[in-house]
Amino acid sequence: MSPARTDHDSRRQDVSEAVWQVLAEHGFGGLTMRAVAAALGSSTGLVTHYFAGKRELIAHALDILEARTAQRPRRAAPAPGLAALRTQMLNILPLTPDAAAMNRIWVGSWDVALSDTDLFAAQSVRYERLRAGLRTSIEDAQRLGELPDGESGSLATIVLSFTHGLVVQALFDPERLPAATQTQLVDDFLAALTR
Amino acid sequence: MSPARTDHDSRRQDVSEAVWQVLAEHGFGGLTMRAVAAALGSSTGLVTHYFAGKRELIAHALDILEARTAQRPRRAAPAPGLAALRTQMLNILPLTPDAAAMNRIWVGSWDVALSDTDLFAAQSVRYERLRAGLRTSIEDAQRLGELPDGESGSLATIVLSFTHGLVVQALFDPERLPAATQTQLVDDFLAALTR
DNA sequence: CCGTACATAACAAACGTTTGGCATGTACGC
DNA sequence: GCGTACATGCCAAACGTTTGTTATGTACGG
Repeated sequence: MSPARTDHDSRRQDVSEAVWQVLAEHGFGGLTMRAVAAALGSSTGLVTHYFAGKRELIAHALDILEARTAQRPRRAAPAPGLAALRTQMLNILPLTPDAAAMNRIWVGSWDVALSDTDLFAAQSVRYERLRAGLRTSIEDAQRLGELPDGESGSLATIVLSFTHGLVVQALFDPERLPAATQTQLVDDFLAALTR
Repeated sequence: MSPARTDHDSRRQDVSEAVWQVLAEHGFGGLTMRAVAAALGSSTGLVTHYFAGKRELIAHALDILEARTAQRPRRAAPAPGLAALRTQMLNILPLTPDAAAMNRIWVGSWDVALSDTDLFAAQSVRYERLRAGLRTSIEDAQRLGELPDGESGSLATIVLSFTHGLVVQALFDPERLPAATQTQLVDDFLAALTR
């Protein structure tokens, strides 16, 4: 039980970073052990030392994805309810280059997730969690009279649908949908819901 | 230029079918020459005989995607305006197994499209076309007083965002979002827009 | 014959994974 | 305090497999 001479978690984080870098540049189709090792400037042995195999590597990549989504430099919710919901939506959208990279990876993960049972289940759970977060704000807003009553679950699905769909469009047409335009569309969308 | 003993175009179509089958089952990450040959029950030699390489194969796969999207069994628009818009949205959603397979492939293509300049451009154009179609119905609806006035382009983006986001959620949680529920969500969404 | 249609099979490259080994640290009986 | 024991970090190399591609061979209609 001797402690490591190097910080295991820290090194593992470095590998994560390399994985992130490869994904941002070449997508899941270009994610290979060797590419990660090259991005890290190390051998493939190092990579397998921290992640048993490619499967674990991919799973971990999706974990990072979720963690970064949750821990991103987000604007604080100015107030509970509708304002918080708006903030949550803006926190998902590719409004900055970093956020764009993250979303690019997220969208790319769908191909592999749809073909792998385990990843598929994990992805479903992630969506569930996302929806639950939105739902809380929606119910707050309904209680405050900012949103009309109605099944909050359905509304959460609608809001998440709109947001994710906007993510995809923004990724494929960044010039037509810069940050300001995305924000405007969110406000238009929310205005339609409140009417 | 002697006529073949077998119909060239017909055989090529068979290969296309095999490509489709592989994509539906294993996604773009699982699209290989050998997988296509296996699905076709032939050798890889046959595949390369009709498609020079993997690149051509992928490009052709996206062509099929677009062709099938255009020629899919769609409901006729019951009336111009809002009803037509609703129909267009329903025609995109994975309401049937075939439509689900198509959307699954489409979503899967985004990973490769985001990493390839040519495919990226092609995808952008496709979105533009989709939006233009929605926009026509939206402007009709506005003229008929079924939708409030406003920039039809923005509205088209919002509608397409919602629709595509719903596609993704439905693919990852088909039990929670069966055809009837998807339709209901579309109606809820449209009701919010008309209010 | 000749060109098309395809199978067979080889090929190098790239892949994920495993292994052997060397270094370097801690742990502990002495 | 010191030497043995053992765990960890990591590399280099090799493994067997799968990949895309290409070469060669056979069958056959025109």
